[in-house]
Amino acid sequence: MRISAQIEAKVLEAVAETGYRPNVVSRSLRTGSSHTIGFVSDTVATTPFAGHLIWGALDAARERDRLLLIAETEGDAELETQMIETMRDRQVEGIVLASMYTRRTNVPAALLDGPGVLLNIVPTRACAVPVVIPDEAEAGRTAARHLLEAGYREGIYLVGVGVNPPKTPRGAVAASERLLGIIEELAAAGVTPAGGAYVKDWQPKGGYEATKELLRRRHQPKALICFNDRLSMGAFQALEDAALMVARDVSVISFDDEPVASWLRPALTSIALPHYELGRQAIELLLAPGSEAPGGVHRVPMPLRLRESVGRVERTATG
Amino acid sequence: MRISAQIEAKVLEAVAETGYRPNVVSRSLRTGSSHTIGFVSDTVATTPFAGHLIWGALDAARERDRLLLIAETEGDAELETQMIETMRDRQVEGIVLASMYTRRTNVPAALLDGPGVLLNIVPTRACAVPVVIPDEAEAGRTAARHLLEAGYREGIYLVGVGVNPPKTPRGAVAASERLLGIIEELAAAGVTPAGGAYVKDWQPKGGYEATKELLRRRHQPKALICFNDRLSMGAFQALEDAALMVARDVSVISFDDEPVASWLRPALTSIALPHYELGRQAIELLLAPGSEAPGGVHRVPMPLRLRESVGRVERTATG
DNA sequence: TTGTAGGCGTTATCAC
DNA sequence: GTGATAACGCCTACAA
Repeated sequence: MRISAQIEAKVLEAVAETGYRPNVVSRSLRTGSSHTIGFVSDTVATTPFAGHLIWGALDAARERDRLLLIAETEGDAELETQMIETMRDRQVEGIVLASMYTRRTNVPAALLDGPGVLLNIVPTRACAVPVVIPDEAEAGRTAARHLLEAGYREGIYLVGVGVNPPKTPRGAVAASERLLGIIEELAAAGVTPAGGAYVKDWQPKGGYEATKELLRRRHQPKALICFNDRLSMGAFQALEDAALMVARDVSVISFDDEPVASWLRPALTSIALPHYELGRQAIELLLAPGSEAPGGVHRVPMPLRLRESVGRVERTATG
Repeated sequence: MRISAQIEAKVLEAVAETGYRPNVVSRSLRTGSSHTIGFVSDTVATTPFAGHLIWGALDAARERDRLLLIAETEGDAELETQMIETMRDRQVEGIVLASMYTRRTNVPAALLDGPGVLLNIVPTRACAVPVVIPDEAEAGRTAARHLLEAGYREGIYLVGVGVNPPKTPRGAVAASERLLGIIEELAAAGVTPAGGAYVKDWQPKGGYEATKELLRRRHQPKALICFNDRLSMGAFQALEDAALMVARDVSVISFDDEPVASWLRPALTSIALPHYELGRQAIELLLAPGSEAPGGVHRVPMPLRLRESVGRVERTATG
């Protein structure tokens, strides 16, 4: 206290009476910081639940008394640079550059001009900006482990990526890392996937067709690892067409945990993309005092959402 | 041009060399406007495609060279007021107060302190703030008309709301207005809905159970008007259980046009929530010079997305 | 047409 | 400890 209690009370009263509120803009001018963080992303809109990225960021920002300035570039690199600069002009404390699904990209030079964090983006060239991404490889291991624990050792098919040779949609970090984790964990148990169907566009239609094709061949699959929930939805439809019951006849495990996962019947076991947590961490990292390892990669765990689409394997002659 | 071309060139050169960028904060302090708009909403996150609201707002803002400051309140009224004030402290040009689904609510007093627009919110008491909402009643009429044109006159059931007596989830503007439109349009053709099943929570589970119940009774439905796509998904599941084919045996028409609508088989005909357009209009209204009718309600049309879930009615003895 | 000074509302510094 | 004063960077009005 630098002033007397009397004066303080009087001031406070005056504040209340006048409805005085400090002008944040002028404060920003003076101090050089606007208590604002820029959030620049490619697409909020196209990916429904990626909004949770923003949600997490918003919460973390509010806890630290910050507001978020947001912009969307729809992948336009020039616009991206422009937005970053526009925000820096406004004295933001830092910028979160986010992608709605994990991608490998060049980091725009503008981001390096001040504090920044990469969210869901893996830089093609090493750079000093911290990176926050989901731990996809571990998620792959989780999926494989869950199947192994349920007793599956054969008839495990992958829907979304090819296995021999490995083939994944390019640029999609999730695909290759999930695959890696799956293969690794299965191999540790002496198991090899029975096959995999590369799907270009991970929508239900692709999952439907891939699964249909799988069923057309003699070897009936025992378990499907679908690389996202939309593929799973298509797989469910194909299984239904073939009068096969999910969990009883064919188990399905999936990734992302979009809302549709819980809408399917039986409800789909899925390994969740931790959008909220990713958003949080990006902000926390940006505002961290020491900023620890500047170029560090922060992997956020992907939790298993256990539902009913994986059944225990029945003991068979081959088992 | 108030200066000579020579000088201008020199200045521009200096700008380029120095990398000079005007300080927007100081400009804001001087001019009193920050070229920023506040976007305060209840939940970006829970409602997947509501992110399109932000998308539209973002696009409209960028076209006018504005940035968006966003905040989320999760329905906390106190936080809402606080956020609005925080944003006004930052000299925003105006505030869009948005809800992720159309709701009837009290307008916080803080919104009235400066320019504001209500997005997806219907004020309980009349107030001078412009309102942007989807035209739900007309959407209801569209749904009914589509069914009538396909030849349906009987066996039309509503899933989501009750009919005799009308019963809708409270606070949900969409439910009551859609119902109104449906009844109106059917009545104009001398048709009455055969029944309606009130569902409290408009998720697939509710749609599934309601449809199951419907099928248990003798009178087979010919057409279902599901009040959102999630209910429709549940209805599809119940129909499938009963070995009824959508479009051939029972037609389904729906509202919202979430992504899942196009994932279903057959793809679901749905009347779309114009999120993007709603977001756009809110910003445009806020920045409109004349601001025309201040307290006006702007209804944005909901377009019919024609897919395959409505079949033409077969001529029957009763037809 | 060009130059200059004053002020937007803070905060920070520096004498007292 | 306290109170006056300069400065943040820009815009604008007014004088030259």
